[in-house]
Amino acid sequence: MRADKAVVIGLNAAIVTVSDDHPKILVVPHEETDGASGWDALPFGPFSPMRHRTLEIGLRSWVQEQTQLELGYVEQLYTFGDRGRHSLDTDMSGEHVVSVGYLALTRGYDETLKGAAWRDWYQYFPWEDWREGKPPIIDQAIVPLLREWAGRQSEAPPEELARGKRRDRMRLCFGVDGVAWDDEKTLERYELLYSAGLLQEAARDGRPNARGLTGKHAPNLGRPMQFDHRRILATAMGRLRAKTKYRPVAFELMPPSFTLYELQKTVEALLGLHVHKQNFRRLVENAGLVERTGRMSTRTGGRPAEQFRFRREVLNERPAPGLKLAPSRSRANS
Amino acid sequence: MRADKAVVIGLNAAIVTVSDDHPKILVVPHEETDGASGWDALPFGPFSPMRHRTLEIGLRSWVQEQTQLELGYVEQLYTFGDRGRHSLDTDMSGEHVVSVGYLALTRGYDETLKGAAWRDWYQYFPWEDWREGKPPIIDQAIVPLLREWAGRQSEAPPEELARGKRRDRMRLCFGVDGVAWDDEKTLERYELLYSAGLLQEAARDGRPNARGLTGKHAPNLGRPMQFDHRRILATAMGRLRAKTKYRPVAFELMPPSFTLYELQKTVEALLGLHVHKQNFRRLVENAGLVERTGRMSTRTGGRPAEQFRFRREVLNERPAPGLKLAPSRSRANS
DNA sequence: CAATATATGCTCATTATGAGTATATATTGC
DNA sequence: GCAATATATACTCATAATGAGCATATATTG
Repeated sequence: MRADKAVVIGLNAAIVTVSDDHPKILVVPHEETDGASGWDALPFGPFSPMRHRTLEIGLRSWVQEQTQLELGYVEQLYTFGDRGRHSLDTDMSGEHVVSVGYLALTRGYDETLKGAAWRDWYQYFPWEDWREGKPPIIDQAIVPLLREWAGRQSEAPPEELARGKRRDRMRLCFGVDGVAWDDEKTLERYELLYSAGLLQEAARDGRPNARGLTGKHAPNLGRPMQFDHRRILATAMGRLRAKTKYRPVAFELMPPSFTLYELQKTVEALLGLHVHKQNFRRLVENAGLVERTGRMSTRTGGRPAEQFRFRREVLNERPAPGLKLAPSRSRANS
Repeated sequence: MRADKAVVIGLNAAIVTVSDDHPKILVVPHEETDGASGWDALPFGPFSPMRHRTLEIGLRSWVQEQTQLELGYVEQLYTFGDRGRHSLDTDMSGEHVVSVGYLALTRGYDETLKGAAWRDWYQYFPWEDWREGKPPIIDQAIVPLLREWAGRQSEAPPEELARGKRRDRMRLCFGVDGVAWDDEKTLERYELLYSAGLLQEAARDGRPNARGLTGKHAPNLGRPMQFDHRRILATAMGRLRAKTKYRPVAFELMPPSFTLYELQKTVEALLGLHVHKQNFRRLVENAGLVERTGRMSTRTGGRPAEQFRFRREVLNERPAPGLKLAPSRSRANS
C-alpha cells in the first residue's frame, strides 16, 4: 500500500459566530507568492499523525496556535481531494494536498485575535442573504450570466441534453421559474457558479468562464478565498443551516442567557431568512429547548423580554430536536 | 507545510444492495499476517493523486479493480484519522493511514464477484434489525453488559458524573427506560459498544472491556471487521437510513419496475423497521415519486399488484423528497 | 367454492403548521 | 402625564400532515 506521491492532509476550520445579527467566520490573511495575495484563508494546517491522535485534535491545536481560540462545538464536514488546478501547479513542495473541512461554532467573538479577523459570511456569498428580500445580485447578475452559460455550446456531444441539464441546475439552485429558494443548497450554488466560470477562483484555476474567456475575467460574485476555502465555507453554511433545523446547535452561538427574540435573530442570520415570530416561540417552548430564568432583559425598545436559558437536559431526553421553521412569507412579522 | 510522517489515504467503500429483504454489503476476505485472518474487509485501496483526479474517482477505480463492479450512486461519508492501535502498531510500512469512507448503492447483486462476497449487514449489527420485534440480544446481552460498564469505576475524577453520562449514553442509544429506538443512531451504538470494550475490535485494539479485562475476551456482539471497517459500515447504515427519509435514494436499489410493496420491503430492510402499508402508498404516490406502468406483477400470493417506476422528473421539480415514515407500532400491518 | 393472501381505496381522529388578532408593558417625545 | 411607538406574549383558527384502522377487490390454493 504505497501512494505514488506524498499526500498531505490539510485541516481547515470554518469557525462561525453570530454577532449583531451577522454570521461571521474567522479568516486569516494569507500571503501568497503568485500575486493572489489578499485573498482570505480559513485557519488551516497540516495533520501530523505523530503529534495528533485524531484529525479533530489536530484541527483544534492548529486553530489554538493560529488564533488563540479554544473551540467548543466541532464537526467534520467533508474531505476534498481536488483543490483545483492552482494548488496542483503551484504547491511549493510538490505534495498533493487533501483538505478536510470542519465546522466550528463559538459564542466568543473575542474582538482582536492576533492575525485573524471576523468577517460576515455574506461577503463571500451575497446571494445567500434573503432577510431583506431577494438579493438584487441574483436577478441583476447571476441569472443572466447563468442563462448565457446554459445556452452556450457544450463540449460533450449530446448537445440539447447538456443545455437542458444546465438550465435545470440553474432553476433548482437559484429558484428560477417559481422553484422555491432552498436555503440549504449553498454548496450546490457555489459549485454551479464555479462550473460556469463566474467566480474568481474558477478564473484562477484556468476554467473558461460564461463568455468563453479564460483568465482573470470572472465577474465579481462575492469575495474570493484562497485554495478551495470558499467551497469549504459553502459546505459549512449548508450544513449549519440544515442542522439548525433538526438539532439544537444554534445554542452554541448564544450566551448563557438570552431572550427568545435574540435567539430568533441568530437563527435568522444563519438561515438568511425571516421566520414567524409567534410560531418560533411556540416551537422553541413546546420542544422544551429552553427554560425561563425569571430575569428580564433591560434592552431598549418596547416591553422587556424575559431571559431564557438552554435546557441542556433535552439532549438526554430524546434525540434532541432543532428549530424547524418555515420562512415567513409575509414581511409583516419578525 | 510538511507532515512529520508519511500519510496514506485509504479509500473504503460500503457497497450496499438489498436482495430478498436483506440489506447486503460487499466484503472481501482480507488475509492478515497477525492471526486476525478471517475478518471481513470492505473493498479499499490507497488514493493516488497522480492517477486519480478526485477521491471519488480513485474509489471507483479501486472498486472496479477489486470487484468488477461499476458503481452508480456514491456518497462520501466521513474521514477517520484514528484506525485504532492495531493499525498503528502493525502497519507494515510505518505509514499512517487515514480512512475516507464512502457509501455506494447498487441494484446489481451480480452473484459471484471474484474474491468478493455479499453479506447481510445485520450480521455485523444484530441489534439493528427490529423488523421481528426487539432483537433479543439487546436485553439478553447488551444492556446487562452496558449496565455493568456504566457502574464501573471511572478513570476520570468526577466519579458520579462519569457514571451518569455512561448511563445516559446507554439509554439514548439502546432505548432503555422508555426512550424510543432511533434507527439512525447506528454509529453512536457502535461507538458506545466499542468504548465499553464489548466488541472484538476493541479487544484487538487493547481496550479494557466491561469486566476490566484486556485482550481477546470481548463477547461476540456481531461479526467483527478488519481495521475500522465496521465503524465505517455503521456510518454508512446511519447515513443511508437518514437519507432514505428525505431524499429518494431507495430507488437506487430497485429494479426499473417494481410494486409498491417491493419498494416498501426494501425500505423496511434498510431501516430495520416495519412501516404502515397503506400510509406508505399514500406517501409515495402523493409525493409524486412513482408513476404507474400499467403492467401487473405476476407474483404468487393474492391479488396482483401494479408495477410502478421511479419518476426521475421529481429531481428537477423541487428538492426531491424521501420516504419519511413513522414505524408502525401495531404489528398488525406490515 | 371456501379459505386465505395480498392489493388498494377510503375514513377518521389527532397533531402539526402557517398565519393572524389581541393584549401587555415598556420607552420616547411633547 | 400622555399619546405615539415599539416590542413581548397570549391566544385563535383554518388547513395540512400524520398515524391508525376498516372495507373492498382480486388473485391463489386445496
